[in-house]
Amino acid sequence: MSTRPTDEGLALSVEVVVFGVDDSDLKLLARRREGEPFAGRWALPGGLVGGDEALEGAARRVLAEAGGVSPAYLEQLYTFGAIDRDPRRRTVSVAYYGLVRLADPRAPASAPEGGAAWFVASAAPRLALDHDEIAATARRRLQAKVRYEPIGFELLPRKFTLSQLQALYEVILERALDKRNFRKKILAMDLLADSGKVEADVARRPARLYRFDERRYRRLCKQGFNFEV
Amino acid sequence: MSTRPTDEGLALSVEVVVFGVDDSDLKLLARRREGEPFAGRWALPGGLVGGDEALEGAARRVLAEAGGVSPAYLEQLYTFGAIDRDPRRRTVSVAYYGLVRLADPRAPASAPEGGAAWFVASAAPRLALDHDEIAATARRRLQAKVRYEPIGFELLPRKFTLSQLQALYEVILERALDKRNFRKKILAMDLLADSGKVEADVARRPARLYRFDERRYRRLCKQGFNFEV
DNA sequence: CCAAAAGTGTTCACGGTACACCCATGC
DNA sequence: GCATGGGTGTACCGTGAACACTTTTGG
Repeated sequence: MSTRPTDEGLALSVEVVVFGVDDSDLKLLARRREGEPFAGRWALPGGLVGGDEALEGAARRVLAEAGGVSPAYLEQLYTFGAIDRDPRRRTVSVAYYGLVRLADPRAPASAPEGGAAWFVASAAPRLALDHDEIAATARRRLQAKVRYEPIGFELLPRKFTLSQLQALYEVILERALDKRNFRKKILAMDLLADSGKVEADVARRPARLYRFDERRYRRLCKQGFNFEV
Repeated sequence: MSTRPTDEGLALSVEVVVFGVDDSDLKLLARRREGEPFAGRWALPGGLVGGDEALEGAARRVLAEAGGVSPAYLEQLYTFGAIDRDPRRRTVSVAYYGLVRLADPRAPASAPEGGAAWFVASAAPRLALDHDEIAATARRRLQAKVRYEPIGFELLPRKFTLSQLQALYEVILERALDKRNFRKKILAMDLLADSGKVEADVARRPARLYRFDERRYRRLCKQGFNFEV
């Protein structure tokens, strides 16, 4: 059936789509390619998988190399294996997507090193190879998953306001949400713990800061609770 | 970072979980392993990916080899790459899952050739390597996906009764559904075309036979319709 | 006429949605 | 005192869930 066996010239790599939210924009991380083909073009962080390296480990490694990024959430996305997706050599790529907190205590990683940069997701440059397709797949997945798993919190600071949370969902889902209904729904889930604190340094009434209570979430899940926004 | 490069000893394979529904049971296809390790043990159909072979193509090929199965639906599931999942050699497996129509015109493929056999999913033998984990992942995916995509129809004959459809969902979702509510909901979606025919050779009132109208489904999708059961 | 499954409506509870104003704060 | 977003409640509607009997057919 197959003429070439697996090993002859087949390479296995990982590519990672990292998202961050910058209060009003969904951003993604890209870096300039060093090697051929397409050296100098923007592409997703990625690289070959070591023979004794776990897949997710490889994903974390390439992120550490690309801008010192350490995602709060990381999940396997899809495996891209079209025969001619890399012109040089048959390459199968296991893609991951990850979420990072961009806005934490006034942005330490907002200027990543190593030739990497954040782009507004809807205005990013064209990426090399099939990386635009990978990024689009990741975006669809994020959009779907954020609605039924509480992963959105991984994009916010540990303490956040309900308005930040709403803005996050609006950015990801690409539609406006009703403020009262949103707050009612989120608070009714009983997943947020009031931190007792409020925003500082704002020229208006400061908002309450909440934390996502993961223990409570897990407990509710065991009782059949389903997150949904 | 990684010590061994990709090629040294890293193998890429596909494994396929094939489901069928036999009126009252969810079944899955397994075959006896020929090669070491675990020769003779039950395992999922699978095999190495050829250097010039598409991933999905490889999945279809191994199914053709394992019992001449040709799935009506086939989708990539997940990529399993734990370092020691195969004791002989580092192997990364791209898993697919597929759906076949078992009950078509009195079962042509119900006795698959090539050392393969159908097992009731909940009573299957232990599978070699991490194939039980792969099968469980596929089952969860099927259970989730069948609720928001009309893929269940790929498990039924082209023409089917509403009772067959309901039994299908009951088997996959592992819970009973209310007959009137089920029929109301399905028919309200306006996705089924009445074939004008009825069951034959049944010792009771024969039921209407419906077809899934895929054209109509696609049209509705463009208008924002979301399938859901 | 009996067995077996097909087919059919109504009621109720709940959750989603639409919608507008006062409040607290910093400047 | 003004600008800015924070914070709050109610009414309506549509969908999901519960629930039982008559009809049609073959044997």
